[in-house]
Amino acid sequence: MHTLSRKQREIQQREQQILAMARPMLVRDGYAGLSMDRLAVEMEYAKGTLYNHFPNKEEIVAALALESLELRRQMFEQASTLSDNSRKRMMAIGAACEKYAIECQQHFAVELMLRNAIIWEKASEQRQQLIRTCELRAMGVVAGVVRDAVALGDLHLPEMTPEEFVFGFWSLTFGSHVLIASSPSLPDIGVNQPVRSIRYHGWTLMNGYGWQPLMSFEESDRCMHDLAERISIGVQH
Amino acid sequence: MHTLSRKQREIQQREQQILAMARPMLVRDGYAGLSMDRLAVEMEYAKGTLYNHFPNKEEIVAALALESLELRRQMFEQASTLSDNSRKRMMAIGAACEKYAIECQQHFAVELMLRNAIIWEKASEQRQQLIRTCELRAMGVVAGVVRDAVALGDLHLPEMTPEEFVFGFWSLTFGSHVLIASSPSLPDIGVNQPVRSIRYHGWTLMNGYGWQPLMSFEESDRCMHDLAERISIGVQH
Amino acid sequence: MHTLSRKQREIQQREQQILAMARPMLVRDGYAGLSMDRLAVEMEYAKGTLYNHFPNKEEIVAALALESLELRRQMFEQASTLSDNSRKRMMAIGAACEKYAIECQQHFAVELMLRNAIIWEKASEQRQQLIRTCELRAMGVVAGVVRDAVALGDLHLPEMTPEEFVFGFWSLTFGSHVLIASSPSLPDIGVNQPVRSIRYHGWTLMNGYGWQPLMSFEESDRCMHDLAERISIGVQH
Amino acid sequence: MHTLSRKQREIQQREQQILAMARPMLVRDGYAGLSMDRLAVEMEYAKGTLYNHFPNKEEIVAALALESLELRRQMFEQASTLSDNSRKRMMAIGAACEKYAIECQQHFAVELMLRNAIIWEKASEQRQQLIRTCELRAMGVVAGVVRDAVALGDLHLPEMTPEEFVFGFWSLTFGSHVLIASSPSLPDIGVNQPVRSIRYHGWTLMNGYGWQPLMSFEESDRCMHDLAERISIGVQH
DNA sequence: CATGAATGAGCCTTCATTCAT
DNA sequence: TATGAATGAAGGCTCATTCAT
Repeated sequence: MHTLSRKQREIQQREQQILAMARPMLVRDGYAGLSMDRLAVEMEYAKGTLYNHFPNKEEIVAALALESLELRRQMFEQASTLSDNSRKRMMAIGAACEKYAIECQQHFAVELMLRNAIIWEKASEQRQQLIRTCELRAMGVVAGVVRDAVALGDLHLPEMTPEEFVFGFWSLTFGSHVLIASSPSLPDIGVNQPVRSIRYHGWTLMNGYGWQPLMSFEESDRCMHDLAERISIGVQH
Repeated sequence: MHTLSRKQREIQQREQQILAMARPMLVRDGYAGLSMDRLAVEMEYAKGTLYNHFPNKEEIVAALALESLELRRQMFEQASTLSDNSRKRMMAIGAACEKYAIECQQHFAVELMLRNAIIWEKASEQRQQLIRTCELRAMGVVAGVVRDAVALGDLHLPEMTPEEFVFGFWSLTFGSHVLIASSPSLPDIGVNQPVRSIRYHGWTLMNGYGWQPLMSFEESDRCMHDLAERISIGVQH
Repeated sequence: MHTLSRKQREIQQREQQILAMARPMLVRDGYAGLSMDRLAVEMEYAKGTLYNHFPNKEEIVAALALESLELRRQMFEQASTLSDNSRKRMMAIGAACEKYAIECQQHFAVELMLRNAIIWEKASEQRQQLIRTCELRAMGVVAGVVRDAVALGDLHLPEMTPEEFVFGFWSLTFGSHVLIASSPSLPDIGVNQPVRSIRYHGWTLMNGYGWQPLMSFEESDRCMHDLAERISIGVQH
Repeated sequence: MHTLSRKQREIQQREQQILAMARPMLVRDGYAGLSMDRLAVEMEYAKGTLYNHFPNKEEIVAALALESLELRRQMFEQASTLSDNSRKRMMAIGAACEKYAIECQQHFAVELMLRNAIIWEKASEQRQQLIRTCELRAMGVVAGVVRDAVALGDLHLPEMTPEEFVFGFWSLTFGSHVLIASSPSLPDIGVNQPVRSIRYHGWTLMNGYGWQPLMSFEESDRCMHDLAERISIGVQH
């Protein structure tokens, strides 16, 4: 277990340092603003050393995105355990989405970056695999909640896979947060309370599917607020 | 009407050529991949000539995005006239979204790019204004349909502005299409028919709001299919 | 005399307009900052039109410099008439130098620009000739004062031409004003009153040559002050 | 002493090469004529390599100017030690000015360039400081000679700081050499022996201040000639 | 394994000048 | 004669990547 350890650990540690240094640069200045030169200077390591750890810049971005996805997955997993009421478990995941997009903006932004084909394609096959696995697991958590709801009789799934069912909620929250983050002027357009209105749409959608137990929006809203407070933002090591 | 015409027209035409040449480069290779150098070479014009038409690269991107937004707005406007049934009018707009995201992928991608702060900020104030106006008008079309539905008694709007109501559907379709475009592996994840499932979610959401007239999903689906066929992809001049 | 006149006059007038517009650009932004493009835009004339008047950019700069030299020559001429005392006539020219360098900074700066070989060489032979003539006449005015002083017995010229004699005073004032204009920090270096100290050096130099009538520095200083007030800054047409 | 040596030395050496290559380009073609592209080509190094040594073009110019100033300072220092007669020490510095302006024309030209605000402002704070210090030291050497003369009773300083006193001689020699360098046609104007005449003016000015020991111009001229021969043009390392 | 100097293609942009209309 | 679109070389500068040490 701990063979080769010191060296190994040092390497892992350095990789963590690199990523920790790179993240704010990436978030603050965008993909083009992350420069290997500056990264090396700030790290007080040589540029060549960076390249010993990551074969190219995209790999660093992908590694950061993986960290972010991992964080989100953790939050999903935690959220899914906060209640034994299937509808509230789903709501908790919605709350996790909100919390992630708002309080972990940086992570959300980096995740979004990965959705750029060029970065994705230049990332190593191995890292791609890790990312895919992580996404699969995150989806698995949510789909699991849906499956449980069906099994418990709280939800009657129409002709859809649980994943397709999840996809709707995912689109709704994901889409809304992208729009919020990139449209500084939503209020000018008449969308005064975007987050709250998405909560309302999500509530309506659940009602539309007859997800039990039904509850008033006020109760649902309060409940999401409480759930959000109980979700902790995981730590990266 | 036709004063200053020949020269003027030639210039306009060349600008169209530039944009037409730039769009695939932008879409294929991303913002960083659109290079003024290469654009000039492929156009077989001098670099300076490009700069006589557009003061900088961002202006080109913004011009493309405006074209795309304009196209979408046209599709929305057309869609909103395809029925006198308020729910079907909303469905038609949903169908326009689908059609736009799928058949005008390039336009969708360019629109997305504009959501990058840096590009937006370097675009000319004038172009920014045009873009804002265009977005406002598009939102206006959809919000108008909602208002009509309310006025007709087909829809009872909860404590939301019509725009906030629209925002939910916008997030759902926008989010889903971003995810579809950037997740090549949705089926691997269990999302086999993403577009159809979003239709289903939209239908459920409308039902959740009790938007009249209710209809079966099969009918709704068929209807959207027909509406989509009647929406034409506008022409740029 | 006034044949061809209207057209001719219009042309002359336009040239004046061009120069008037170009001067502040040249002074504010330096030689590289004078751009034919911007000049044309601000003139509301086409670039080609500029080139009908001036075959190249250097020619414009040379024309401006000629105007400046011309202005200085006028000031010298006026200064040389303000007294019948030969020493005071020379002092008046010194006062003109001061006034020119300080109150006509722009002109002084443009003159200086012409001392750049590249600009000089690209100017037309004809303009070069005009400039040379203008400088010759300016020198002639000052050398004339010296000759008069010698003729009157106020000054005994050592083994030097009058022009060489003038060259000393020219170097002193010219040098000091270049240094003043380009060393923002003379006071930091201990040179607190550069202008006054050059007056003192000039006064000492005249004394060194025994230029009659001798006078105290205080008187000389006061006298230069008065003379400066009587020199008017000529008008360009 | 010799730690880090080989690499370090190679780098220093290359910087010297760059500067050595840049100087003639700068002198021949002016500031705008020094092109990083051409410099790289002539150096047979990549453009990026230049930028590894100097962060921008202005830094190169400033570095060259610093070299030049340093050279002049050395010459001043050496000159100030060539006699124990205070007046001859000042003359020696005058001779150094002459020698510098004539035999080190390139250096003189580069120094002049630094007097352009734009270059100065883009130079690094550090280089600016070095330049300021160098100028201060040069001024200090000359002002020191003046102070010694006063202390020895050879010179009675009027109501001026030693630096203001120096400023007069500085203006005289500096101005004359700028004029000589930029007026190819002084003889046409009647200034046949500009250098000799400035010597005469300097001699007269010293006499005007009663700087002891007085001497004939012939002796002074011969003396300056001898002093000039004893000033060596320093070496840059 | 770490280093960091060297690379060089590429970036966006400017601008004096030309010339067909 | 006036126009201004087109030119295209040149500009300064960046940066991911390599490789000799």
